Amino acid sequence: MKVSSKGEYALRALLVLGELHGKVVSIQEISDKTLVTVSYLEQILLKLKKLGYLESKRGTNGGYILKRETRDINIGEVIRVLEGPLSPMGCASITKYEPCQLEPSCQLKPLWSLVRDTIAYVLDQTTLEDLLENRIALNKGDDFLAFKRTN
Amino acid sequence: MKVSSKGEYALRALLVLGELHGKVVSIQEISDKTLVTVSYLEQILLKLKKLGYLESKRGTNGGYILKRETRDINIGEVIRVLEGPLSPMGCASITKYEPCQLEPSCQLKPLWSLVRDTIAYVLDQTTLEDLLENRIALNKGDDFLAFKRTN
DNA sequence: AAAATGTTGACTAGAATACTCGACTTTTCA
DNA sequence: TGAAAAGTCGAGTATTCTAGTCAACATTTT
Repeated sequence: MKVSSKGEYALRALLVLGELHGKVVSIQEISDKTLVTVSYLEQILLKLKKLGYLESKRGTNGGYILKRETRDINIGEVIRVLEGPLSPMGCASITKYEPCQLEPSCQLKPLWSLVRDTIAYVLDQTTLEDLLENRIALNKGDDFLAFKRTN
Repeated sequence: MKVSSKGEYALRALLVLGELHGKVVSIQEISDKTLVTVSYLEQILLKLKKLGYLESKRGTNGGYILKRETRDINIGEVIRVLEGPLSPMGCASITKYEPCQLEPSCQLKPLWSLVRDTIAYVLDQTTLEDLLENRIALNKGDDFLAFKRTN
């Protein structure tokens, strides 16, 4: 059930850019703060730009700048565009459903659907702003407190 | 955030064996019902046997038989042994924690921890019996009622 | 003895992951 | 005006993971 490095790194980069919202930040600086190599970040940042999250400026003192408001950047969406559906199985995916022969009577699909829903519930309710302010979904609803970690 | 075929197939096989609890079922029959090839099932069933979920009988009319009670087979546990931690990131894993340089001030870890907890919450509370009896919260409630188990 | 099973270990093709690299374009500024 | 500092783009690559296959063997039943 892993999330790939691309998704993780994209979020790291967005956090850096969100923290410096309004400023142009070079790939090098993002690299320093995220511990991701410059050449790998090139790929990821370019993709985020094409997806409309970032703007760029070339030349000396160039770099990337966050285009959207931090509260309008949805984490579930970022993960989906960078690494596909949140669902653990194609049969339970809403964004990219894949049929399965066993489906009519499958006893697993309800489970995968529930897992998908829980993951989507968490990630789709979380924004970049939430992460920046260390406000994760825990406080978003009382019925969610059941998940609170006891550490 | 995918689950691998091994985990899925293992659960399919366990469902077949759970449905016929007490009977010896050949790999061939399990293959027919799960749509998984015999040779791949060999691997998976053997592993499940070594993990204590199954017993086997060789020779004519041989096959596999469920060793534990269906209510004592925990789905989260099955997934973990067959494909590793539930956590989307090593930093948030409880069963296989991996350190990360960013950790002291990482703004993502709380999110990954929450995701881990929600997945674990669902899977660790579900047993093979639950799956066999279709006792999984189906309705995607407007809120998070989906988590409230009705039994 | 023959047939029907499970057991074991090795092997493999293909896909995905996690990058790297080089050549190019644009912008700034001395 | 030219050199340097950026982003852009396309291709390449090493490694790991996935999803199996396969052949030879061991055991049990009939």
